[in-house]
Amino acid sequence: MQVNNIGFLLTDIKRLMRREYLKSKLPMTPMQARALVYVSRCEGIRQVALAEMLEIQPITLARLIDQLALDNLVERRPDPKDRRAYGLYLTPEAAPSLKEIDIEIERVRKKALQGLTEEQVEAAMEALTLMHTNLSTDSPL
Amino acid sequence: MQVNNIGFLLTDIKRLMRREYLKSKLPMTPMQARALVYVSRCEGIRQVALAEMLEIQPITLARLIDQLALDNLVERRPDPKDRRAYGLYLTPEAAPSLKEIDIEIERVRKKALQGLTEEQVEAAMEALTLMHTNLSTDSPL
DNA sequence: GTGTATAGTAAGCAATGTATATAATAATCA
DNA sequence: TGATTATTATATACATTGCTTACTATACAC
Repeated sequence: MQVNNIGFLLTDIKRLMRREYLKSKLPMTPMQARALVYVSRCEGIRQVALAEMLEIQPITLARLIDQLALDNLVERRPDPKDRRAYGLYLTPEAAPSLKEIDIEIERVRKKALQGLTEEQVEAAMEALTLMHTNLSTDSPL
Repeated sequence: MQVNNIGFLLTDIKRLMRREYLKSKLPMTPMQARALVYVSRCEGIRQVALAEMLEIQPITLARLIDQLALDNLVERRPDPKDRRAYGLYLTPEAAPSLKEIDIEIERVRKKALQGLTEEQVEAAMEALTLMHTNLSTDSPL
């Protein structure tokens, strides 16, 4: 029941990073920005696949894509081989937004990691990646 | 613009830990549980002070306390020296809940940290604590 | 062909957080 | 003292992220 709990710490950092991001006044929310980044890395991906990558429900992703489509940053193109499915593609307008997001992510990252050595960052990433894996698997415990 | 971003990773882990916690079917939400734990560690604390510890707005905390008070786990006692303020205290009924929360936190922690060495956990805690400090201070950058 | 699985969406809701405003009280200072 | 300012808690209204459940349309498998 210590207050210096790793879950509490993670929760706080996540909130603080979001707060920091919001100072940027970028028009897209953090998760929208993230979805946009992922689309740019996997153009043509289907919504189910992207939802799985982000580990959120398809409907949750659908809403993010709705917004990005409304803002004319992402386009749903019908899949020629499966009439149920869409491929997600960037619009030409997406490029500047992606650049701004990139800069903003880097700014927040720098602020968060100020004063940490490269080794410390590496160690943290390694530990966090393991935690992610542990929590993703549906083992008991 | 890498997808293996520390912010993304933190976001995911936090979501996965929440999901894991929710499997417990404990009647209080994660933040309610956390607030209860903090009250147990600082009985008599005022709401502003607790909100500051949790780094959330006073109104956000007020709602958490409302719920805990409704569930008869926390009591607002008028501060004898300041008629605007309340001290937060556990009710007698809180003890069993705290025990359950403790067990649940430990379960999630174990699942998340499975396979990590003590050194890895230490390193992660150290890095995360530094990040927390960096993000809490209102420096520019 | 019939039954089952999959892709996407709709509706409705919950948790967490915010900004802004207000009431009551306390503290400061002229 | 009395006026101004600050602090404590709360009300209202809202946004974001996430969920469950249910539905339509299409694909696949037997």
